[in-house]
Amino acid sequence: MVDKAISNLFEHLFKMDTLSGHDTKEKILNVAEELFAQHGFDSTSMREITGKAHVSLALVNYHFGSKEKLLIALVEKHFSAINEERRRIYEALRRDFEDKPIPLETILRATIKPFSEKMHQTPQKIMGLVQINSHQIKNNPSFWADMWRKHFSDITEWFVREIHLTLPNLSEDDIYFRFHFMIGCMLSSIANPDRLELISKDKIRIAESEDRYQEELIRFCINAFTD
Amino acid sequence: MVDKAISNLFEHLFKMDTLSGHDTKEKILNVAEELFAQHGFDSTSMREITGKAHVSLALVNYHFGSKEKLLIALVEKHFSAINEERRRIYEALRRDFEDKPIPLETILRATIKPFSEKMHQTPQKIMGLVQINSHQIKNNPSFWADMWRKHFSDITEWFVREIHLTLPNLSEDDIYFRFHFMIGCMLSSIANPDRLELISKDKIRIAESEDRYQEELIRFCINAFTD
DNA sequence: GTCTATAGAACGATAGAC
DNA sequence: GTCTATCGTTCTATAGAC
Repeated sequence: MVDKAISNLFEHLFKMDTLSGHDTKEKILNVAEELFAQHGFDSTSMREITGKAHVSLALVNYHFGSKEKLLIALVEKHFSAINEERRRIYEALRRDFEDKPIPLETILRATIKPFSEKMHQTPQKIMGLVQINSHQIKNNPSFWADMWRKHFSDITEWFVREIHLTLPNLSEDDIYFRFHFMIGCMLSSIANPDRLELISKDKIRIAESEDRYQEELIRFCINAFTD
Repeated sequence: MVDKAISNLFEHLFKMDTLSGHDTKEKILNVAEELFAQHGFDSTSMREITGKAHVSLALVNYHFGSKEKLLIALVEKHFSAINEERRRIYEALRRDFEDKPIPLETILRATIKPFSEKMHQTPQKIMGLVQINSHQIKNNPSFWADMWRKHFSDITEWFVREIHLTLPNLSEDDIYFRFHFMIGCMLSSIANPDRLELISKDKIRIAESEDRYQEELIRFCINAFTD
């Protein structure tokens, strides 16, 4: 027990003392995010990351253990941030609406906005991180299942419960299917926004329509839930 | 001219004579498709491909020129097959409906089915091929634009024109946005069907709901186009 | 057309000095 | 915590025999 306390104390002092170390870790994380999103996981070498971050090659392994664990740290960082904001909004909504159903649009907005806004903050295509091609992660069949359970179970439960309250005519299965397609829609919108410019023959420019893009996505999903 | 004729003749005899060669090319294509889809482009080595195809490493370069060109050949093969079927259906529909608008559901079914059925034929997740991480392809900014213009321009034009006829209240931009999100939906549904099992906590099993999966996707899109 | 053998480059990881 | 140097591996691509 005393050992534990002393160890904690040292850990604390240690952390206080090495904000510069923290900066390096953060810098690697930021550069890796940009490069992974741009080129994908496998096409991004640790030499690229550390080169662009102006730190030595060895520091990825020192701070994260491996290239793969760096990726996982990165993905989880974003999942946490997005879902924490959702939880915050969800709780406020339930409080505000007491026992009444929350309007569909409000539910969808609360779910989509924390995601697509976070994505605009980090202008890189974050989905390069989620559509991962790493062998080891793919060969661990429970990786995504574990990730899902850790970060998204409660979000899903809230969403399904609230949609059920708001749209009692939809069966449970209906809601599952539509939530699934809606997520696909969100992911793909963020991962490949350029396609809209191709489809519209450059009549719509993403850069000039950022707000509209989000609003159209929300409207698309509102419709999709409404028979 | 005579040269050309002779050359064509030789080419013909050559092809007749080397069905085994054709088999090898096809075999490489099939194995590559499976592995690219499973592990992604960068994580699949030519050694893996040629090993599993029981041919020598050098044959990929002989038949396709490079690993990258093999991928492009593969992607284009599928694009062609899917879109040829769409064109066939589209033409028949326009003929059948004379000058009348085609019902929304019929338009969407004609667009979605050739895609999602093709995907079930090749059980591999074909989207591993489309969400490509290759440096060279990504660094060629016009690669996807060229691909799009070559394979999807006419499909898009037909779709936009018909939707406009059927749903005259939608603006041109509205149609572009929704077609864009719909494609995202289709791609993501095929790329990550497992997510539905996670969402539903295994209450819905993909293997047992293949037809329903497609029908729910179509319904989702019908709704999405209907305000 | 198909093979073996290998060149040449890039990668992830780690040991060891500071 | 950060660095340099390097090990061992694996990759794509190609040369050359058959």
